[in-house]
Amino acid sequence: MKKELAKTYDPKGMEDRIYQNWLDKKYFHAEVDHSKTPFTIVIPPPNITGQLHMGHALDNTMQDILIRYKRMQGYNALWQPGTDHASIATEVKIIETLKKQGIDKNDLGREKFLERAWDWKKEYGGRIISQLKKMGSSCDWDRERFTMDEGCNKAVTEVFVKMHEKGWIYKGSRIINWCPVCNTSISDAEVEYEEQAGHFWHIKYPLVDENGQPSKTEFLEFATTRPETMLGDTAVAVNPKDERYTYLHGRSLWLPIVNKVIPVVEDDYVDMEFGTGVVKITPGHDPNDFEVGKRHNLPVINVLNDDATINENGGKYAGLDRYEAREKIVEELKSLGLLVKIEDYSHNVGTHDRCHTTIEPMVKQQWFVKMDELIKPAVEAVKSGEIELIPKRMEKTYFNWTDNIRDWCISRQLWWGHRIPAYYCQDCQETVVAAEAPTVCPKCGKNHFEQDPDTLDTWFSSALWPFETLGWPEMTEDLKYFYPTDVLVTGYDIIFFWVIRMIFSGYEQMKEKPFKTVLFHGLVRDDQGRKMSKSLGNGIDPLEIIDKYGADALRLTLITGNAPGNDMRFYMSRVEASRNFANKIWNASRFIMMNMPEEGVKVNSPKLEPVDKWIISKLNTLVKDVTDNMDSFELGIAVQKVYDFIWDEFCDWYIEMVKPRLYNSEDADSKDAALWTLKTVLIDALKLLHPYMPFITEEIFDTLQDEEESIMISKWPEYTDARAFAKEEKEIEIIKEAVRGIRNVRTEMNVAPSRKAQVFVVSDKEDIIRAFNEGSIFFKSLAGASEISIQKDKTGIADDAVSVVIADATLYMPFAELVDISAELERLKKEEKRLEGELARVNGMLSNEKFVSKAPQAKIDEEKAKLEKYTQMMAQVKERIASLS
RNA sequence: GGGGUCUUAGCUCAGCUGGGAGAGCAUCUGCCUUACAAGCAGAGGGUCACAGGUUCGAGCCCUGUAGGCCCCACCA
Repeated sequence: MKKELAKTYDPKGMEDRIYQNWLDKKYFHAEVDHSKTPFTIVIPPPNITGQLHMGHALDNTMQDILIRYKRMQGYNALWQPGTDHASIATEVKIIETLKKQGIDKNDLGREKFLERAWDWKKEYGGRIISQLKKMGSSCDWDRERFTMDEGCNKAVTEVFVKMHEKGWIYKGSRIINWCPVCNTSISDAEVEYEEQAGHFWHIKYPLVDENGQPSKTEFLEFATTRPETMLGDTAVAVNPKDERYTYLHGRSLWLPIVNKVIPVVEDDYVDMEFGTGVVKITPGHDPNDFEVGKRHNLPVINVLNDDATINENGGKYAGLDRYEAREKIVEELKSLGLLVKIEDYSHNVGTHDRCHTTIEPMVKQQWFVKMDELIKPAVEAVKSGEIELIPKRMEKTYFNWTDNIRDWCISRQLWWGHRIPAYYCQDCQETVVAAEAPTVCPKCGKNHFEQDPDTLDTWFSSALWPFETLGWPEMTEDLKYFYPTDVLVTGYDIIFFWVIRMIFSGYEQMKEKPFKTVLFHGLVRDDQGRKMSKSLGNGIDPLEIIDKYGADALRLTLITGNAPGNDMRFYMSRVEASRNFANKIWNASRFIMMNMPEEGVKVNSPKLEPVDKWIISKLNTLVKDVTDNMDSFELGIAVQKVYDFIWDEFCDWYIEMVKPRLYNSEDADSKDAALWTLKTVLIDALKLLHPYMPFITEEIFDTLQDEEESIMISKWPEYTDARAFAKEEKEIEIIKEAVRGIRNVRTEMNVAPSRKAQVFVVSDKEDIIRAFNEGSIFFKSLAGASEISIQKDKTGIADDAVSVVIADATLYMPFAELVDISAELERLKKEEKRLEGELARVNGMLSNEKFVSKAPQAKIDEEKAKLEKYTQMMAQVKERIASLS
């Protein structure tokens, strides 16, 4: 029974049905199979709190394209999916939800809180997965993982313990970034600098006189953006080379308000050119000052509580918020006559990337990963090309980070996450780091341990993602077979958070890179170029687009005209254009099927006509080009070529050219050949398009043929010499040129479309005459010709016929009563002028001795051929002008 | 302060290793031609930011300038 496509293209319903079928048939599932080459991609695990946004849509479309392409090429393609627990993001969300119920996290307690978090995960963790399925993602869902599942927990503990033994994970008291709202430390990568309008408070401290009292006459002036930190000042620094301040060497200052004596220290860190060349030193709340403090053995005073209120070290200011304290302190300094002036000052303030609270540098006990050795193989891998970054410029960003790497603060004062496997003996304070909770203290022999309350940075587990998802720390068959993975597709915005950390983790744990290629994409912006964000309310929901236009249209829109690493703007008009393309394919396919006989076309050796060979040859070239582009990850270019082929060459030319053969059933062989070609070309074009638009291609493929059960497991087309027909390609291109010329002239001369015209083709070249004889039918169907006469001279052609000059031939159309000779002359003169320009250019090149001696021979031959062509066309045009004048 | 990137048709963007400027949308003209008006046929529109340089030849490579965007950075 002949199958049919629905009358109109409607992705709704169709896409879900097809996806379910793929799932039922287990097409996405990959197993170890040593007879095949693996091709592996691990998904950047979306947060369980997340909802599908355009960034996901783009990221997953790219991965799906690569996976589907490789699967069709016969690789054992595995797309490993999963989700991320997203420690802080999730915890914040749960706290918010609790708050709405009037519950405070701390009242609830750790255990109950974690129960709620797991409930949350159960309820919402699958949401993003079902949304990815709407996109058509061909992930192996049987292998879905979660960064806090049993296997990942094991991997995380293993890495922590191993790295601790090696001394590369350590606990230390260092200055870290503290978020007073989230109440946790964060890593350097999580600090986002924001330009903020602030002030520069110029203040002065009295020098200490010989009696150990604040001097009434000698002061030292400097400026600060954070006056409240003076409560923790333990020195004032000047540059040792600064001659203005040599008199200060060895002196001390009186710290006002706190009323104590602090030393003047000399340190190169101070920039003599900046301000007064004097810097107050607060080792407890400034990373640079912390370093200065270390060099000069200065005490570290913490003046802040975790919520950024002033603590007991702040004396009478204790309990005040940092900003309140700032105001009050400025007031007091003013009353003491120590405030010199206040200046407006715009400067960069570090904020927490999650909540945008101004972070406070604080000295705290935290866990760190020592980076200096760990990073080395990761640097080498990219330098040597072992790992390729696309686009290459991302290497700059990469090395900028690796060159300035600092130890990674991995402990978080959060509950949702991997708890640090460190145990403290409550009797003797001994620390034990181990996979299992120790029972007996190795030092005091007692059994009274408490686990470290902190959890790990969420990126600690994500860093292990490429191998933990394949079974590590067990050396599973999956791991041996699928690792290293092939491509990582991700946005350039998480290169520091994730890409680098996966690379050094891969080398450290697996002694092997985690992936060969990193393909970066940019951000999807709104139609005004703004970042899509919740606060702006300018986000476009991919699911709404899918609902209205289909996932295929969305996917095509995201890929077309987009180069790796470049941001893109999202326009509704572009989605419409994509949908229109889907509609075009749909209708062309429907047309082909309408013309198919009941039992389908079964032709063993079709008698192909030149036009059939032409389209097959074009397709053959397309296959090669698209494959090449896809192999070099030029996805946007590849799909553009498929688009142009299907719409322009196949639909607008080939289908139109074969219509007469389909309608006229007298010549059965010719009709069969046309049908065979239509079907063959359509199938291969659908295959090339399938990675981009999986649903519509599957629907058409299934309806069009019975030999294969699904396009997604069909074989990717390959270039073959047997399908290269240079002669026919050239012939048909001439026909097309002539048809275009006639159409053009008809419009320009205002010939009504209904009016048929007689066309004479004059050429003295045998092969051209043959081509026109074979293609004469096309002039009737495509160019409104009533009759066509091909001849060697102008016998029987009216002098005032309208003419079209193409290479090797001139076409004449007598429109006796219509012709406006002056208009025709004008048109010919325009053509003459154009040819003059072309000839001038070609002659210029060929008469340039240096060009002839240095340019490659192929280029010279090409130009010579053009010279001949244009010269000849010019002669024809001149002749026409002469005969009309 | 360092680095990256962009500046190509009215708009948004492609243009892969240097060899006669492209697409989508928009505009104009003519068509309901039995696959498709979500369409067909045709047209107009660009000193490829500017100034130098390399080259037989530059949108593409190099240098500088101007403007936009982004990332990194401890200038208190």
